[in-house]
Amino acid sequence: MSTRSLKNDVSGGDSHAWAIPIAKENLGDRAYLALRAALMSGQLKPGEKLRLRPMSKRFGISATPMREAFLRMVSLDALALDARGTAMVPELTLAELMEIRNIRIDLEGRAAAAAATNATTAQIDVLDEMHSRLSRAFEAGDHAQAIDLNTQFHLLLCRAGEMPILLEIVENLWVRCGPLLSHLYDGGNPFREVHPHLTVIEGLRARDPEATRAAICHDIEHGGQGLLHHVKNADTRRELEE
Amino acid sequence: MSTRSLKNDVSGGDSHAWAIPIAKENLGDRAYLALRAALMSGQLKPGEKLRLRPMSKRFGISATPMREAFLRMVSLDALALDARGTAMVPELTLAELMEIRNIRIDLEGRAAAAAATNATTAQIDVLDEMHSRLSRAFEAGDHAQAIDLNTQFHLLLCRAGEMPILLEIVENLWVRCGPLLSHLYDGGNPFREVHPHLTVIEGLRARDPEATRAAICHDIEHGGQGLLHHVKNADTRRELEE
DNA sequence: ATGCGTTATTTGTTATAACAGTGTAAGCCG
DNA sequence: CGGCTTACACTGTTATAACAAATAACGCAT
Repeated sequence: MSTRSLKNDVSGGDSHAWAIPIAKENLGDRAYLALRAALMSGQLKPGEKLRLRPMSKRFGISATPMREAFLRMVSLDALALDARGTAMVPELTLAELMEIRNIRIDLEGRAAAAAATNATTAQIDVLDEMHSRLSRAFEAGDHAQAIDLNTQFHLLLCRAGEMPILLEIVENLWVRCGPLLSHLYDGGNPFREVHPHLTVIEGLRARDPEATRAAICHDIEHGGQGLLHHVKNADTRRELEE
Repeated sequence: MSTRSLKNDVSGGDSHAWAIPIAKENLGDRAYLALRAALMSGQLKPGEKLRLRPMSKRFGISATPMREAFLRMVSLDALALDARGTAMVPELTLAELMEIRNIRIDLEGRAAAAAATNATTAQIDVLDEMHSRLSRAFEAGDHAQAIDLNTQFHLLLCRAGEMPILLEIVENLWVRCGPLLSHLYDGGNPFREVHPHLTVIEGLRARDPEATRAAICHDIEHGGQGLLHHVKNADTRRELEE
């Protein structure tokens, strides 16, 4: 998702349809995407400070586009600014995390229901295989990859709902949670019975919107307990420090 | 809502609680807020181009903070960039408008239900008076003010739900719709029976979350028909031009 | 009058320098 | 050795200049 629209509106019977405009990405765009990826993959820890000039040097760009990227992250609340203006990875509170969970229940639920109608069987197959890999990674103790695959699963399901605005909102919520996701499985596998993802796939195959929605909502509601416990501990620890 | 956190964490029994830190707003922040207000109050029309240097001259600032403000709006999809990189007010398609409506049903619905539990009677009174003024403005033919009061009503209701993350998402959706809102009452008053806002207020007073949610959802679903018709016409007109 | 080529202006982009703070560390005096 | 002051280094912020690309304007030739 780049900033630029790059409408290649080659309308009608254009015999030069192969002449796709070259995507010229801004330095700011690239830095933004790199930051976003770093956040989503858990390479930035809550509370970590990102200084303007040092970071721009690491990227090999000047301060202006670097600042651009920071401010874009800030306006999505994926980064915050301290009193001095220094960018830092925000520490989610318990209240914020639960609010995000509730919003995700609404939005991912709606997307899942839409996906039950829209999704191609190819997409469903990809989701299916994705969960298989997630399951295997988890069993093998590779939590990092399991976490990544879980994120992919949710976002791909949303994408299948074909609601681009909703998708972007949900993606941003996931970015905000990125720095915490490494603790997703802190309490082990939260699902003793059948994994909700499997119920989701069943629902999709049956083209049953309500079953699909219910399944993903159940997953969201009960799957994030590792996060909740971790943040609850962090919250109380912070209170004690005061 | 400024960028800076300005953590005023005067904790415990601070006798100097009156010493609020002076809000030193950035030039970029100010430009951003001005753009946002202009968008929300319908002073910018869809398709309108906002050029960097001319606009920065009007604001009396240099290009750097002006660009900052533009890019922040872009990352909220409240502005778009054309192939050249020029900022412009996006033209919402019918599909986008309906998607926004559906998301608002979910989120404003949730906020309204929470408000039924949380809202103070003072807040409910403000909402009540706000709708009275809206009603009078509409009867008097002052559609511009009626539209503004309608926006205020929805956002205040959301605010009463005490879900800050949700509130920000909803606010951004409203900003995106700002340039269209002038057509809200193009088809006249869409409510022949009792206005849903009144049902909302009843629900709040009765502390009934489900009734409140149902009322605001009904309002969202049926209140935006003027917008839908207008965009539908604009869409077909655009198709004909191709 | 119309189409084409050239120039001039304006566009967004990026780097850099100047600025005003703020924190930090060193140095000096007691 | 401890506390104060002074310098220095580094912070974000903003304006400006240089750049390349794209549009607009103009003049010329047909």
